This record gives sequence, C-alpha cells and structure tokens, in this order.
Amino acid sequence: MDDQTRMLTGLTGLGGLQPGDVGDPDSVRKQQSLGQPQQDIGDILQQIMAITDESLDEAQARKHALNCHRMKPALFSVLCEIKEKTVLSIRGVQEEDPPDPQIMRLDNMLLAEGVSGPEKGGGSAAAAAAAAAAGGSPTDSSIEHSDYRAKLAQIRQIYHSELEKYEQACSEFTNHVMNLLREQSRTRPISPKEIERMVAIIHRKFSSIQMQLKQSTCEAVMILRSRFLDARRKRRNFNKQATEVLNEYFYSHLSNPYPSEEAKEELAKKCGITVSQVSNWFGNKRIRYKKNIGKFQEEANLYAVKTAVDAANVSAQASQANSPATPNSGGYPAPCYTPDGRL
DNA sequence: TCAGATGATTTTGC
DNA sequence: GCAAAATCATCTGA
Repeated sequence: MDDQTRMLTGLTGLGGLQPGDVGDPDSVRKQQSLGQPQQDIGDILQQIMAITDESLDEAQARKHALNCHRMKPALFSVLCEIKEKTVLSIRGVQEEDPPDPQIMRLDNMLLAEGVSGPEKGGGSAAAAAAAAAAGGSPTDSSIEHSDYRAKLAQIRQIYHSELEKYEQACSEFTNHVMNLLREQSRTRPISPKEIERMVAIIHRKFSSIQMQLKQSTCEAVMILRSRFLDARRKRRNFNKQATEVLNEYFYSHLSNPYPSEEAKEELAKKCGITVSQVSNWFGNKRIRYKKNIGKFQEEANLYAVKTAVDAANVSAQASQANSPATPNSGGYPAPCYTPDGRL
C-alpha cells in the first residue's frame, strides 16, 4: 500500500472516501449521494484549492472556517503520517549521532583543570605540583600559585557566564520555535515528532557553538599553564648546599650511583627538593659524568678528598684510625685522578 | 650578549 | 616502569 493509497484509506476510514474518488467530479457526485462525510472531504479540498483566488479578508475568513471544520484533525493526522513516512524518516537516520569524541575530550580537560564541574582544587593542585616540581622558593611559588588561581578563576567565571548565556539563548530560541510550530500546526500539518526533531536540530546547532566556547577556554587554560606553570620556564638552579649533598652522594657511590628510593627520599629531604628532582639530578649527572669523565675528575677528586676527610674525622672521633674513604669498586671510573688523567 | 651549565622533559630501549 | 640518551629552555657568569 503506497502513501497516497494509505492517505485515502485513512480518509475512507474517517469519512468513507474511496481511493480514486478525490478530484473526480463524477466520483464526488456519486459520493454526495452516498452521504455527508464524503461530501465534507471534497468540500475541504475544493475550499483549499480555491483559497488562493480570494482576497486577503476572504482568505482569512475561509482559513478560520477551515480551522474549525470537524474533519480537519483527521485530515491533518493523515498528512502528518505521510510526512513522517517520507521526508522526516530520511532525516531521522542522520540524526542518531554518536557522542562527539572531541567534545568529550574538551569536557574531560575542562573538568580536570577545574574549569567546568564543581569548583575544586584541580587548578590549584596543579599549580602547587608544578611549583614544587620547579623547585622555586616557597614565596615565589605561593605568589605564582595565587596569581595562577586568580587567572584560572577568571577563565572559569567567563566560561560559566558564556555557557549560561548560550543555554538561555538556546532555551529561548527553542521555546520560540516550538511556539511558532505549534501555532503553524493549526494551518499546516506538523506532528509533535516533527517539533521534537526541530528542537533536536536547534540543540545540535547550539552544542556546536558550545564546543567553540570549550575550545577557546581550553586554549586559554593551556596558555595560562604554559605561562605560569611550565617547569622549564620556572627552572631554578638548586642551592649550593643541595648540589654539594647530591655530589657527595654521587661521588661516594660512584661505583653504583643509583640511590634507592629511601636514599632518594633522604636526599630530597636534605636538599629541600622533590624525589623526582633527585632522580632527574642523578640521571643528568650519570649521563654527563659518563660523557665527559675528564671534565668531572677535578670535582670527583674534590669530593673524594672531602669524603675521606669526613670519614677520617668520624674515625678519629670513634678512635678508629683506618676506615675506608670511599666504597668505590668498579662500574663508573674511580674519582681519584688528576685532571690530566693520572692517579 | 653569549657560551656553557643545569634542571626538566621527551624519546627510546629494555 | 626505569634508565640512558637526546633535547629543550632557562640560568649564570664573563
């Protein structure tokens, strides 16, 4: 059964009209003899066709009369059904979009940065971590920390205010369109489903605008992060005492310059830096020592002597004259050389 | 201003 | 996941 046939069958069911009867004067005449409902449908169609030939006032009056016609709901119902099964059904296939992965990524990032979602220590925690990693002084890091937090709060405020504006605009526009369609549904066949689809289309358009807002916000956060928190930018040399403590450990463990987790923690504590900074320092030191032993020999000797003196002092204090100076035994080259490589 | 030093990050291999 | 190696970005002293 095709759509046209269905429509006519629908009308038949409602008013007794048969397929092929519409537009056929003989059939109309025949239907007139069959009863009032058939005549109604013919009348409605005739009036619709004739409405364009009339003046505006006449057309308005006619439109009103048609709106009040008792057969109108049935006719609109059938026309809506036909629309559902043709144009709208094709659109419907395209509307089932999966969630956009880009939006999900942006949402996750904004959430992680503490821009979207409930206000939390996300950004400030990141700031604190970065400040700690940068190894800056407490005063410096706290200033940068509060500055970063203030800027992040500003971004958050702008983001939420813009988001609210978009949502309000979306809601207003949706209501407007829905009212318009409901109003129009009195004069042309518009089903509730069609209105729902239109609302979905509007929401999609607004969500694409929201995505742009989210993208811009993410960019702003990234710029802020790189400006305030990029550890490379905030690199500070360790203080002299910290470097000495690390060097002492390195040269006194030259055979195996790989401090355990406990040793790293202790060194970090002594130097006032983080464990990962200790790891970085040892990583850099190992590779740079290995690459250019000659350059580091003087330094190695210095620390070897220092270690020996310290050990001797400890021994003297403990009345033990002959304790070993360094525990070196292979692996990395021994430190006690002259700068030209001689023992 | 610039070269070298240095701390941090990224890439690579195990 | 850890370490080596390469690289980056900043600091520092001349």
